[in-house]
This record gives sequence, C-alpha cells and structure tokens, in this order.
Amino acid sequence: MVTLRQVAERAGVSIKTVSRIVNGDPAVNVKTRDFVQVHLQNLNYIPNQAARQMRGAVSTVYGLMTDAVATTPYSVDIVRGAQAALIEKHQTLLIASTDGDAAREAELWQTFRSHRVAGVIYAAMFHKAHEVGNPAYDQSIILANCFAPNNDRPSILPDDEQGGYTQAKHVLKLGHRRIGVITLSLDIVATKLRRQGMQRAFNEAGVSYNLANERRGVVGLLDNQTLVIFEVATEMFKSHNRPTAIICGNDQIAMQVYSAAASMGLIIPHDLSVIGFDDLKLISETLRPQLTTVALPYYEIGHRAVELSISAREQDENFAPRILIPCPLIERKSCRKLS
Amino acid sequence: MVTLRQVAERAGVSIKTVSRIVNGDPAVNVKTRDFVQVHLQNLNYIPNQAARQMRGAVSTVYGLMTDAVATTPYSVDIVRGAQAALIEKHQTLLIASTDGDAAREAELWQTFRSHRVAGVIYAAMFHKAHEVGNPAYDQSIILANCFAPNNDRPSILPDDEQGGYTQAKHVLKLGHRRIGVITLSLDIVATKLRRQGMQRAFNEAGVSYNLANERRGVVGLLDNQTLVIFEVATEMFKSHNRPTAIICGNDQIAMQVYSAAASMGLIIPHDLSVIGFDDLKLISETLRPQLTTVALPYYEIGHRAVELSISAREQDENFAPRILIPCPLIERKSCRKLS
DNA sequence: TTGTAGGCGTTATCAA
DNA sequence: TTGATAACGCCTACAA
Repeated sequence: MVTLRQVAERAGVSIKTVSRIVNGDPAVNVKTRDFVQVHLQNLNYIPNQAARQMRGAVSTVYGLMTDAVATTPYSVDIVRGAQAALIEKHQTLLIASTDGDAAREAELWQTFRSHRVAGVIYAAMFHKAHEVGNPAYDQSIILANCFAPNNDRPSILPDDEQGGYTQAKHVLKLGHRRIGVITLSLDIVATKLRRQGMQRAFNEAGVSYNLANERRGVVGLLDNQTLVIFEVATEMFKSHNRPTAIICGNDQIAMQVYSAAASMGLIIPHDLSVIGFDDLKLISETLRPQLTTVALPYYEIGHRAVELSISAREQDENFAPRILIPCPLIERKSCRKLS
Repeated sequence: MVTLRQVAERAGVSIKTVSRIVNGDPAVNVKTRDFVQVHLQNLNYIPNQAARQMRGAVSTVYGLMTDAVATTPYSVDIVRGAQAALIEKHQTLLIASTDGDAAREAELWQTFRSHRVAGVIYAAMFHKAHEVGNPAYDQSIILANCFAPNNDRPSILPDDEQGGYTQAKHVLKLGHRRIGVITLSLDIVATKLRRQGMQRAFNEAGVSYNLANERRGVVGLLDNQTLVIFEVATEMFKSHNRPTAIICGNDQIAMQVYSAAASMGLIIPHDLSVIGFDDLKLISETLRPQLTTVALPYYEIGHRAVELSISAREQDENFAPRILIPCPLIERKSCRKLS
C-alpha cells in the first residue's frame, strides 16, 4: 500500500505537505497542490484508516448487532436504513449477528470495542424487550426495534399502538361494524399494543370492542401451525353473524384468510374486507386483490437509529429517549366501503 | 480506553510482557502471567485493532458489497451465510451497499481499501453478470450470486440449470406429460439456464419440450405486472388440453397460479400439480397446500464465498473458479403422482 | 506556505 | 524469562 511518505518522496515535498493536500487544507500553494495531486493519482494513494484512527481521530465505523433468530425477511430493512444513514455521513458499518446467543453477544461487544466503533445499534428482528449484555461498553448504544427492560437506553420502535389504531380506524371508517380480529400470539409486545390501539379506535367510533370476535393466531413465520388460521377463519365465516371485515395480525394471516374466503366462495373485498399488518410486499402486492395493510417502518427505524446514535455522542449518560415511528396505512384493494 | 502501557504500569512489568500474555506467548513465567492477567481483567483491557493492524498484522475484517436494487427479501441470506462463515474464523464484516450506482461502488472500493480489508465479497441480489468497477483493488474479490463477464474472477453461483432440471424431473417422474411452464423474463440469466435444465430433463424422459406450453412471466418482485400471471394461468387452464402440472419461475408466480386455479375450481394437487422456485418461505409455507419448490441456496452461497475468499489469498491472480451450488428440491404438498 | 519532531498502541528485534 | 527500542502511517503542534 502506498503511504504518504512514498508520495512525498516522488513529489519531492515533505510528508506534511502531502497530508495537507489529502485533507484539503487550504493553506497550500495551488501549484504545489496540483503537482502533488498528480502523484497522488498515479500512485493511487488511499489513506490508512487504522493509522488515522490511532492518531486519535474519531472512528468512522459504527457497529450493528442483530439477533437473527426467527427472522422475518423484511426486518433486514433495518440494516438497509442504517446503511443509508451512514453512507450519507461517510461512515461505514461493521455488522454481526448474535443468533440469540448471549455468549456470542458478549464476544461481539469485545469485538466492537476492539475496533473502537463510534457507536453501536442493537437491532432486534421483531419488537421486544432486550437487556443488552455488555459488561463494559462505554460508547453509545441505540436499541432498534427493541427496548431496555428498564427503559434506560435510547430506543427506536414501531408505534404498534398507533398501527392497531390505524387498522381498526380504517375499517370502522369504511362503515364496518361486525369486525373479526385474528391476532398474533398474545405473548409478544406488538399484540398487546395493537389491541390497545384497536380498542381506542373502537371507543372513538362508539363501538364496543367485542372480544368474542377476537381469535388468537400464531406468530411463527416458519411455523406450520400458521395453517391453523385457515380453520379459524373458516369457522368465523360460518357464523350466522359473519364479520364483514377481518383485521389480521400480519400479512401471512391475511393470506390464509384469502384462502379460507376463496374456499367458501366469498369475494374480497365485496363480501369481505381484509386488512393486514407488516406490508410484506411479497404477499401484499402479489395477492389478488392486492392487500390493504399497515406497514412496519423497518427502514425508517434503522435510519433513525443511526441518526440517534450520532447525536447521542453529545448527550449525557441518562439520555434514553423512546422514539416511536408511525406505521403507515398502505391502501390497496382488499377493503371496501359499506354503503 | 485502557492500553498495554497502563496495564504494564499497574502490574509493574514491561509493556512487552503484557503483550506476550495477551497474545498467549508461552515464553512467559506462569506466576507473572497469572499476576498480570488479574490486572488485565480488572482494567478490562481490549486490544486496539487499529494499532495491531498498523503494526502490519493481517486485517481481521472482510468487506461485503451488495447491490441492493430490486431486492428479493431472502437474498440477504447471502449475508447471513457470510457472517456465519466469518464468525467461525473470528473475523468481522464491513458491509455496504452500492444501490446499483457505479459511482457509489467506486467510492466503496476506496473505503474498503482504506480499511485494508482482507478480502471482499461482491454479492448480487439476483443471479447476473457483474463487471466489478474497481480500478485498483488488489486483494481477493469473490463474486457471489454473480459472475464476471470474462469469467476472470472467482464466483459462487446457484446452479440454475440443475434447478430447472430438478423442477422438470420431479413432475415428469410423477407421470405428468402435459406440462405448462411459466418462466421469469427471458433476459435474466436464470431463465435461460433453467430452461436448458428443463429441456435436459424432458429429453431424458423421452418427451419433447413443447414451447407452445411455455409462457413468459415477469420478474419484478415489486412489479404490479406480476398480476398478469393470473390471466396467463387462467388462459392455460381453459385450453382443451389443459396441463396437469405447471412449472413456475418463482414462488410468486406459483402463488398467482394458486389463485387462478381456485377461481376456476381446480383443486391443487388433485387437478393440478404446481412446482415453484426460490423457496420463499413466506409464500411456500403459507400457501395451502404448502408449495413444492426448488430452493435458491443463498445462505450456502454466502458461506462458500467467504471460504473461497480466505483460500484465495494463497492463490495466484489467475485463480477464477466458478463454483455452482445445487438448488435442492423442497418437497411439500403441491404435486401429485398421476396414476 | 512548508517542514520537523513527536507520539498514538502495538509487535518484532535484539539484548540482558 | 524479561525488557528497551524501533517502527508501522498519520496528524498535531510548533517552527522556519
């Protein structure tokens, strides 16, 4: 690798002069600059980050730690969002996955420390609590799509309460009153929050939220039991008072509802309105009719997490905001207005 | 950050002694070792990678460059595979995305060079040719899910020819003879390769591959035109000689075929066998019946790419193997044996 | 406007 | 078995 010294020798100037030029210091003669720049080009000089950083400069590398267990495929958009935010600032991203293993996580904190990363984002692949297992990491840690049990760390989260509200509000506004709900498992954070949101929407509309119309689904993406939804939906449709709209805990559930509806001869959205959650485009854009749903703002979460990480460096250690990112309604073709 | 010097002072030994202990040099008195190790622990010493690397050690960081345009959600498994392979070797991964922009790519080569990464993997999100745009990167570059137009770089690719063969072989073996094919766009590499594979299977079975049964689909995942498949399939089913099996270019196409079949009252697999490609679990495991398909081995591709990168460091510059990873058949419930 | 000296944290060399 | 010294490439402080 070419060093400043080598360029300096070729150009017949001092190391410092070359350094100035590389770093755009204006205090340098234009002629010298142009002259040296040619050599810089010819030798294809690239500054050595390690050396720069050792000299005391702030690291240009951020760390991103993920727990890639039971991954939903679109949650990697968190990573994309983070990358995008970082590239704007000419920073780079060191990435690693714990696979949900605490020992691995501990190792990774060491690794990140060893690289003196400027900050780290811990990103969970679904919304949950996570106690960061680092005994002694001293830079900023931002939680993305997860939160500290004691709320003592900055975190960026999807606003699931608002998401549930948005789902319910949408179908209510379209005039639906007999509304079925098929949720994810009750033990995940998002389910509870969304239900609160739905209840709020029902209250506002002066409709009582009828638990009897709620069914519990299954969360596991890779879980064969998701097929259970088909039965659940079918049973709902057989009811003498069958719902005119179904609110689903995610798009996969909605997909099953489509199947169940088709098998009973119900036409969506004419006979039945369906609204999903997540906006898994693979599903939402491929279903016929395309699925109206509420999106999980993963990209935005990653993006904001990086911004927060950067700004956190100037905060004191009690800095622990909890930032909620809205889940937008994505209107497509699966809901109709009752007249 | 704690340095060797600080530990040395505390322990009352020389810097070099501490260094020896940190690096597991056996030439050190056991007593000294134990004694110093206590201080190492107490002060929570972590070696500074930048300093180590500057001293001339080999970098422990690899670079991964992706082109995240029009991403299929599961192709990120390439990244997972790469991470897994790297963690086994206690290496880390610097990651960045070009977004398909050549200027950005050029910048990234500089960045990677600047960090003196030990090697880089360029991973495409779908199988294609890619001319690496690096004027002067001198370490090993491995192409994952893509290949150099001149075949002058090592690359790891899915064996699409074998994948197509596997699809066709499967339905032929089940006794199907009237077989419809809905491909991806013809301008992508995979389509041509898979068709060759299908033709090979047909030849082996002594059946002629009838182009009249082939329809061209659309590749764009985010493309509304995928809905066109529904019409294509419906038209096929209306034919007086309707196919008993459909080979699909991907699982999304298969999903559309399911819809079309349902709307015509055809039961899968009784009236129609369907085989997909990609194994997008979100779809393949959620469809009813679950979809028989051929998987794209993304994880494996990422894993092998890293292994290749590591071994490539000892090769001369003409090292340019082209390694094909098989696409395995994932048998589920959507195909039946004709009796 | 340009250059010199020194030091960042680590490891290799050589000496004790 | 241990330690002093130099060097890696860069940048800051200071001087010319």
